[in-house]
Amino acid sequence: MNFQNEIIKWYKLNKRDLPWRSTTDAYVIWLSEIILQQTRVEQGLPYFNKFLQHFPKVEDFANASETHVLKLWQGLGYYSRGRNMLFTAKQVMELHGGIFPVKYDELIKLKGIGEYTAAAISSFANNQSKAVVDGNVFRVLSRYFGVEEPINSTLGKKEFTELAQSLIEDQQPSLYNQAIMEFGALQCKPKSPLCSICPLRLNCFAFKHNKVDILPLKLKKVKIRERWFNYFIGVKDDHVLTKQRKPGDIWEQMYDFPLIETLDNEEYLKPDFWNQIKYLFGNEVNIKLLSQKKHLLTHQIIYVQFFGLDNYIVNFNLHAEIKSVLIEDFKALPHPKVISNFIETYL
DNA sequence: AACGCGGGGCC
DNA sequence: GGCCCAGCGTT
Repeated sequence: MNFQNEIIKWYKLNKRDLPWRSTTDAYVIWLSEIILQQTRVEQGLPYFNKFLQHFPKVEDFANASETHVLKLWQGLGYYSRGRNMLFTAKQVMELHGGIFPVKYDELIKLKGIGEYTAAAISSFANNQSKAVVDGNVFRVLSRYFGVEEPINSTLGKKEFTELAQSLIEDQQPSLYNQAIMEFGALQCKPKSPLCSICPLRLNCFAFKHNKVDILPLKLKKVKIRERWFNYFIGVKDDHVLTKQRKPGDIWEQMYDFPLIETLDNEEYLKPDFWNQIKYLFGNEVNIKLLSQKKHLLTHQIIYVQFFGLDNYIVNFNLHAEIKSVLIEDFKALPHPKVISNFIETYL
């Protein structure tokens, strides 16, 4: 039996029952695919259900506010996905009359839909013969066929894409694409793959050559940036000080507190730090350290300090980015995880 | 081609 | 602590 048939046979015996597999509605599949980008199924599943409940049709999504979308997305990360979905939902209403496209060439033009997602939607919703190439597929193909080109090199991406596309010819596209990804997720896992019970092990290059734990190859690692965030919590008459984060940095468009970012762990003890605080909150202001958190992200480590403000005055004309809003309204806004965690404990 | 973008789970 | 997860957009 060839590779594809083994994969499909394995899939029929071992597949999970996932909600987006029981539909060919391109909108629903799009919802699931965007949510699952760089996201584990278990983490994305509750968000998928929540979004489908709030926005049953693409029209409902298109009519939502960005704040509402980001609020529903809160906690999932990579928030540009949510913003791009709103943009694309509007596009689908305007350019496609509310009918979500199912052809690869149309899908690839939409914001937030790249090669993987266009292949996924077009194959699942339309049985178009486009091979998905995601992290699972890279791993399975690299190990089974012994492809040793790095998966994140230009040549590697080309090789894997061509190999994947050659394998899907003459297959049922939807079934085969689902199967190879599920096989990668459950059987041919990154760590501790289940080789001893794998039906493909006898013809697997990596198993034969004892390279399971080094394949696939990947070039270098991301450099992690360290940052120091000092947040200031001003509460007065059921209102709290807040600001919206600007483009060009993490958590774009989401809401946090007035912030002084420092360049290291010591700087907040120095006079300049106090000058900034007095500039923002007046000369009579007092601060009290409320909590410290080390917030770990893939590309950044953020050391966060929360200071409570006392006896403060804000000149809202001078500091137009800072707003004072009802605490209950503030809680309804979208916040990054480190902020929503703080809110739960302190507000 | 390289980089920025979240949060969580696993080893 | 490092790696990976149904990747994509920007520069």
